[in-house]
Amino acid sequence: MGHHQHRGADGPLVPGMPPMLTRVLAVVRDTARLDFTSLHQEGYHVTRCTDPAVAVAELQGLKFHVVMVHIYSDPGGCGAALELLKWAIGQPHLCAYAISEKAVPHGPLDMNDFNNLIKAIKNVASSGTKSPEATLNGPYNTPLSTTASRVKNLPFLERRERRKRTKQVCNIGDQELEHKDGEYVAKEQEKLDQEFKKARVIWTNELHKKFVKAHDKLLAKGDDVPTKILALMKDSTLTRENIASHLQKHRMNLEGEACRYNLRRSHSRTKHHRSTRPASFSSPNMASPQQDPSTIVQSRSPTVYDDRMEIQVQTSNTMDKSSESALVDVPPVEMYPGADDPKQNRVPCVGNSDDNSLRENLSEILNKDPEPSWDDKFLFSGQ
DNA sequence: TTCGAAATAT
DNA sequence: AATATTTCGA
Repeated sequence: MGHHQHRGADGPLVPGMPPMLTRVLAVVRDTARLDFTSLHQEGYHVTRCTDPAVAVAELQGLKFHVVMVHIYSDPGGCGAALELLKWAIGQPHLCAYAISEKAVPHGPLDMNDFNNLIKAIKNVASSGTKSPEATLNGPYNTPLSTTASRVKNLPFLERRERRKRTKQVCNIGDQELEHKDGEYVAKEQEKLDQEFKKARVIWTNELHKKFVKAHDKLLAKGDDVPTKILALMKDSTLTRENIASHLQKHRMNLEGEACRYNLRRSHSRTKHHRSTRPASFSSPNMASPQQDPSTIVQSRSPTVYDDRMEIQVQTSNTMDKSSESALVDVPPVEMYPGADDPKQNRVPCVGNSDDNSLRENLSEILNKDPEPSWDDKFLFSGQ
């Protein structure tokens, strides 16, 4: 009973349910004063409550995007509310608004201006930022985000949603159906989150081999794009995105090979390949025994699909010069059409670098190690 | 709608 | 530290 995979389906993940609900918690002294039901039709879910302590518990469950805290002036009356507000402002996952009876310029939102409250909520939903009007005064005026970033922040809430889907599966403690206030709180979210969760693809050797096979075929035609690869692989469990991602990494690997190859060649004239290169330079993995895929588990260590040393370039330093002529230089492999176009050169190595010190550095390092490890590529990729 | 680089998440 | 996912401009 694993989780379902909702792959390929682009529609709503849950029929009849908007892809994203914006949930607001309004903490007000008198809940009856604010009626947000009109918002429900628009996909907002506003929960009211009177007890700041309860509010904190709810908000910690990451079930809300926005919190509105009623700040009132009774002496000693709203200390808890202030604390709540202060806390909420410090929460990266929350947009906090102070609301109050009095309209203070640049102060809390005016509770009596109901439309303005709604506007603020919608503003968060659409941009993920607080509206400027909602900026608070006083010591709690610490905006989480500024309007400057507004434009680029559209995925804000959606990302929060997604994060929630994969994390926080077990905060069941505060999951009660009811508040003290008698306010109903959506409890299904956790279950839904489970449903939404997409399985992470694990690229087993088998899968990778399949990928490489398809990729090689298409590479020959200069058409190694995710869609085509996927089509060739005929694997319904994969998405185009999965392929694109793996392809990105695969290409980097190839560049790593090409880069090392070029480097060593340029440093000393006498580099040679084994005369029998694997069928495809782009698939160092075709040979060698494979682990039983079913036993392969995702590890934190590099995924080595196969024995890469197979294609390692030999160094002349350790070689008998006389054997040189017996070996055939591997002709340059045009891995990527247009790769030598300086405008879009994808090989991030010293080949076209005019930084001589860098070049020497790299050469020196590589020289020390006749058999550079696979990780050498990280010398070039600026990480 | 797809690609692919870059940013993020795990 | 590497792999996988997601975003986002083109």
